[in-house]
Amino acid sequence: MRKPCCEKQDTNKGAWSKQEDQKLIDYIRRHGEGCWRTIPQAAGLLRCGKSCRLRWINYLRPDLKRGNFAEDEEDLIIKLHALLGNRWSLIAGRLPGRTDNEVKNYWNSHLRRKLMNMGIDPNNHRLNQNLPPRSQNPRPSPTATASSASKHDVSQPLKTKLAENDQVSDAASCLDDDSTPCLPDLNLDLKITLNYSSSISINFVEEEKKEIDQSTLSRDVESNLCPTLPLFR
DNA sequence: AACTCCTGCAACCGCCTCTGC
DNA sequence: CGCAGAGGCGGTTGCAGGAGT
Repeated sequence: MRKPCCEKQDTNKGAWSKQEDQKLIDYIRRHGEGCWRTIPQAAGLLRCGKSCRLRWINYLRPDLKRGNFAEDEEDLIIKLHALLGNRWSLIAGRLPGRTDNEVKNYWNSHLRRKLMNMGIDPNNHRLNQNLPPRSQNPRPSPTATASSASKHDVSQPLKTKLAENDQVSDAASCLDDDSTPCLPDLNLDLKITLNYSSSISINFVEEEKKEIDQSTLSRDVESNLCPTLPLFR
């Protein structure tokens, strides 16, 4: 029997101090990212391994690109969200230097609102005539995110677990509903080429497409997807 | 200046998937 | 094949700081 990931009573919680950051950075520089379970002890940190991993991935990694999202990145997130739903790690994986947490936060704090202001339902990327204007719907709290909304929205028919948690399926439903405008086909032979000085084009190479949950994505994409971006721009 | 409200972000929690045994 | 642990992920929370009154 293996030991649990961490002894919770012996670990620090909350914000990381500079000393803790430095210990983690030093350790990973020397030994690389390895077994997160053993890193805290080896690095002299009173932290859970998961916490170390999160801190490294979301904040300390040297290749992180911090600061505001460019318009190109916003576009890409919106496109990918229409395609993939709340699969933040997949979306972030196509935004060099961005983390899933960062993308998720940016979506919840900026992009959702932006889409709503444009009359687009951020959950399914459809034009939404019923959506109240932003002024009447002040803080779309993170708790009102797509998934939690779908969790509690009893007006929505109960779908499979996948469908409940997956905006792809939700977006996919746009074809079920002929009353709302649906958008033309998205070119899915996509591959990301990131040119920081100019623009981002999206591409999925074949290998990447496989990587993205082949069963659901390809099914959803081939059959149903209703991409947002042509509306957005 | 003081207070309240709002916003953004870092971090935690709990579940799911993967992997090794 | 089933079990258990580790890693990964998305949802959610808490707090600091800014904006508004």
